Amino acid sequence: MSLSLEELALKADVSKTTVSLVLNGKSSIYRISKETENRILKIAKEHNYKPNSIARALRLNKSLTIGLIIPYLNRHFGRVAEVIEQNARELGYQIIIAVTQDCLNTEHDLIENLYERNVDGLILATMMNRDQFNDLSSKIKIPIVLVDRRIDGDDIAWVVSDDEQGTYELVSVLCQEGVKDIYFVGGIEKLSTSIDRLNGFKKALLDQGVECNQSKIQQIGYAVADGYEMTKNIIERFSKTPEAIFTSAITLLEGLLQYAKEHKPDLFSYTRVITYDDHPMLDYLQPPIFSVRQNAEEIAKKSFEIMHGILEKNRSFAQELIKPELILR
Amino acid sequence: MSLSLEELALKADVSKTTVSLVLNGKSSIYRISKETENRILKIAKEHNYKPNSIARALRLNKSLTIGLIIPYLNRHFGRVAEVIEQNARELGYQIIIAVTQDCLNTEHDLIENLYERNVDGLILATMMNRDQFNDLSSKIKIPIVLVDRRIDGDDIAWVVSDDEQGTYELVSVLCQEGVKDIYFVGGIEKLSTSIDRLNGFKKALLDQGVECNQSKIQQIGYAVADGYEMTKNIIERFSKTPEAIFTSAITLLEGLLQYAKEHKPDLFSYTRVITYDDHPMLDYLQPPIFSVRQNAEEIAKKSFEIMHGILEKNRSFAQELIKPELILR
DNA sequence: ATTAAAGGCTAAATCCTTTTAGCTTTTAAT
DNA sequence: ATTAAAAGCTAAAAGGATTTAGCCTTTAAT
Repeated sequence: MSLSLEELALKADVSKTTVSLVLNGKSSIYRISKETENRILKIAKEHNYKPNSIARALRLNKSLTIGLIIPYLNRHFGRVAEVIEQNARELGYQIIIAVTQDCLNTEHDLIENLYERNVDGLILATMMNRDQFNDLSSKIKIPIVLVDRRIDGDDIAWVVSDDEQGTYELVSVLCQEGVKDIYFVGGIEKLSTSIDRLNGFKKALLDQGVECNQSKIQQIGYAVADGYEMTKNIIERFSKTPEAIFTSAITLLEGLLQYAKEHKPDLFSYTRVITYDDHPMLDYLQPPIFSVRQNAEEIAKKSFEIMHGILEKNRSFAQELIKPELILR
Repeated sequence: MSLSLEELALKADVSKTTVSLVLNGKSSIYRISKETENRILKIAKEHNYKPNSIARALRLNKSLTIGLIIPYLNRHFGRVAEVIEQNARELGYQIIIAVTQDCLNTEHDLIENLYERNVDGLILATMMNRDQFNDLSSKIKIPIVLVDRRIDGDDIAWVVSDDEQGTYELVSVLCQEGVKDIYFVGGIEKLSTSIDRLNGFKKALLDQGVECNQSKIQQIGYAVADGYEMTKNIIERFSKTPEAIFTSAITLLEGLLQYAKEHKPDLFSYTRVITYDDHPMLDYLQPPIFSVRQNAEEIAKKSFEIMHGILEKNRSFAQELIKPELILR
């Protein structure tokens, strides 16, 4: 590594205290003479001095490190992570990343792990419910900002896409075209993403005077295989020719496509498919699939902003609902 | 945080040295009595003692942290990062991630940054050439493993996909079908990914007795916009109806699709498109696009394995060429 | 000439762990 | 009864930065 404070002090012929004070901009408070100050600054620059971040973290109890815990590094979360990292870097923070694969136990382990590693805060796409989160908060004395998935509560910081509104708008478009028989292919039932998307779905049907049948709603999980399974259920158990299917995540759409390819190549000739999450290739499917694009960049930006506000500006928690964008093709 | 060694020592009525020795499994070496040992272990467990990782890192000069520097967190690198993280975690390491956006200066800054942050090693998808890398290596005294993009040299550790072979096989398939007029839509000219893919391309043509015309080769960059641009060039400057186009990355294919959609909706009726990188949605394009799937999981696994070998098993560098998989639809 | 204030800097403690060198007590050997 | 060896433990240093309390010197005021 580079030189230590002590070595600099030796070269400048002062104590390391003086060097530290100067480099931390406290010269005038401690009445270090201009001459000494300049000498030290010059030597520090010459040797490209950088304080040892570990020693600093130990002394200051502040590692300038944020833990980011997300289910996967897929397109959506990858982009979120990317933008969080860029924003964090600009303000001197580093991101330690960890993926849960949507496993609650893994999530718990990771939180504990990162906490013990002295991260200054956690940005978290959580699977926890309110009680589990409260348990955690009482143990963990660093700020937590939820991202992508929220937990109800006035004192919990989160940034999520407006899933209900996004779904509402997308489904409404279909209803307005006269489509009535729409299936809901959902994710993990207890997560806000799934709850909100389902609420948006129901609300759209209600407002458009379409009957909402419970049998048209499934929520197995967010994996590709889950999308396959739910599509299979629809086709094989409920309707050979469903009028429309809404997949509540791009992975579920992938599952649907896979099923269609294997067992139902003509699915698109009588079924309209719409999906939450966007992907550029959706443009090239026939017929094109309407979608809702989450603003990953904004979600990322806000979540780090809130974290930073808590850590350095004494702000308290905040909540942000980010508008998604309807993409009609 | 949790208790400190000193507090534990107080409770166990021994010195903190003793506690440390016991917890580090050195009881017998230092002849700590079984009774004392058990007492300490019990108290430590009761209080769920975890050593402060920062203090440990300072003392041991080892942070159990690996820096991962990649251009983007897109599908490919996202998956690589995900698997590296999982492998690392199992062995007690944490991953600090940073994205360069394929900017060399950013890459340099990030390397320096992470190095100063005392990461134990760097896994790097680099844009550097041999000279730049040598410069860096002389300054930076931690192991570096290149991933995805290699630099020639016997003493450089890397793990990359066998880009030449993958491209060779894919392009050969097309040639064997009698296609002769194939355009190469390439990435960043100086990177091994681009060089190797171009070599594979040329070799396939040569082996199949197809003439390779320099004007059919373009290398602008890996961004979607670059793919758009190169496709535009082909269509507008060389051939209104190219027989085939090979895009050397999925992003470039996206650019091609975008151009086709806007200006050439019938492109696929006379042009075969093949691409490096795979995506599940390629199955559903008409006609389906042949591709080469990189084994991101294996790339990730090997690269951390090499890093770990260097850090903990005194192994030296190693190089791995990972076989990609041809996907013909 | 004395005292107070200002100027200029530093010793030492602190954060927490690991590790070296060595101290004290007990046991065994002669 | 000595002496040597073994048993059982610990003080203190080290790692590198920050920060508090305060020391010494010079200048200004009375």
